[in-house]
Amino acid sequence: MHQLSEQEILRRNKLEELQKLGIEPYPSELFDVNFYAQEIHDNYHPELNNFQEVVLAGRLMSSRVMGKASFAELMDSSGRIQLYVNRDEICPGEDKTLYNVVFKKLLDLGDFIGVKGHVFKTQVGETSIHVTELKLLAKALRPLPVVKTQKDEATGETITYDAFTDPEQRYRQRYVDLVVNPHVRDTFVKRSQLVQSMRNYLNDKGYLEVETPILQPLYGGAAARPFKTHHNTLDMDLYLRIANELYLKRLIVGGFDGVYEFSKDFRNEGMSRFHNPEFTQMELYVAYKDYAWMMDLVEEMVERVALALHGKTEVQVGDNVINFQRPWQRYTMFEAIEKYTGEAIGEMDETALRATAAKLNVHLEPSMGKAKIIDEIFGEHVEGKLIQPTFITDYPVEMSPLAKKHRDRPGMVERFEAICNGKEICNAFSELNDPIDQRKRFEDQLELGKRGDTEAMVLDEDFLRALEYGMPPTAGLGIGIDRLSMIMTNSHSIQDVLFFPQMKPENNG
RNA sequence: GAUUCUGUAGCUCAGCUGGUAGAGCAGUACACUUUUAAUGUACGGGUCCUGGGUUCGAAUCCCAGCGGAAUCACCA
Repeated sequence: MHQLSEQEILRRNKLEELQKLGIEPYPSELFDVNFYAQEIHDNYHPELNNFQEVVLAGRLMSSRVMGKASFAELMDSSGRIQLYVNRDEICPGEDKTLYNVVFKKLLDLGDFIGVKGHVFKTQVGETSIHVTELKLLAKALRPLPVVKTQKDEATGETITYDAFTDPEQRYRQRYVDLVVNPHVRDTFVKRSQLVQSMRNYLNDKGYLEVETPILQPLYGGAAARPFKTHHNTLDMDLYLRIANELYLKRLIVGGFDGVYEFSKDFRNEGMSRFHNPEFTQMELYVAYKDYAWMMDLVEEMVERVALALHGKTEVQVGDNVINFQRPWQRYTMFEAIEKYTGEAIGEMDETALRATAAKLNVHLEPSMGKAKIIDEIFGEHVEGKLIQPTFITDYPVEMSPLAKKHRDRPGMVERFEAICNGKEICNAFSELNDPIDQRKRFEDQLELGKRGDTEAMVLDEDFLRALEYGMPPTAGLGIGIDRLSMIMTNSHSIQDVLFFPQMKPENNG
């Protein structure tokens, strides 16, 4: 255990003092709350004389003792409310221990307490709880960071003092971050609402939420390096999934018309403010549809998410206001590249593409095929400039081994990505359901692998077997929940939308 | 992996060209029955990230390491 600080020792001593007074610092019995701070703030009116018997519980976040009466702040899951604690009211008899010793001396900021009382407004108009009973519910042995706020009378803005800001501590001790930084809590509530709003949308359409394996004997469905693990009893290597695509398509083969899954996927690659080794996607597959239909769905679903979270389609992200109102801009990949670089690359062969890339200062590796070069040009010169939600359609076949060939553009597939704030937020195709073509595409991937592409896909015989039994024409979608959450909550880093982002161990020498 | 910044009290931070470790909040004690960054007085609290080196003397300078952030690389 770590060396205890002065304040931690004091709190442990107080714990013993409480026990000596016969007060259990961690009582077992339930404490029935009947109201939350926020609903009192929203609905209390002195003239109605409502909220005259309230029971609340939460953390003690501040206290101002003024002799025989005190003000304190209680924070529950909905917010904060002021408490008024009067010695002679919580200690009606001769024994003033509960006020003089327990409340004034032995309670600390951060302790969980329960209170009963009635609501009133103080002379300065602050809605408060006049406490008649007070009970310790759980003692906190470590001091929380002390964050104070003050309302600026002139502007009405809240000024925060000594905010808990050290990113390392905030990520390592997210529980502390959540307690003292209300905006952090709000971000995660919004993330949850985002997922809920998508789920509601998909359920309303009658699609089935499913679960598919995270531990897979072969990884597939995306171009990425996997995490590898081992099952002892079977004595076999397994991979943590990098995508769910191939399993969800097996379910379409099995006869479901629409299946979706919110899934943690794992990619053993670099970390950045847009990348965490484990991240969340929602994948959706709908039978008898195509990618054009899926574009409409994405627009509608994401517009609905924005409305659910913000009540409007405009969302402030950094310096930009992003408007998710339908319809979104649509470009083919070649159109977009031409628009932003002036280069018409549609008819170029690999040699010409390499020359163009060089002209545009795009760095290439010898292992890159034609499709990868196009992708590099797009990534370097176009993607970052697409701030408003934009669909990019019709990708080269080589970089989309699971997408169906374009119905009338040779060499292309029916695929789109939605780009927003300069980053991809989703990827979708008319799914390849021709088993012979799919086998050939896998074989082409194996070739890329031999050229040194560590992210080339592996051939999945069982998946091909499923396709050979017949998969209906299907539209598929993968949408990055972390990326979308970042945009919807105006978060600069993926770490701000993950409760517990990946970190190196604290004590490593 | 590269570059830059960064690590000092529970929290937020200051600490100059090297000379006994500082502030505010938090804490402790006392006072105070409508305060709200409550107030007043007094007091306590440190492995200055770790390990070397230079020096009479290192939080400070040098080297190495560890953690974190940003940008880049990588990553559809």
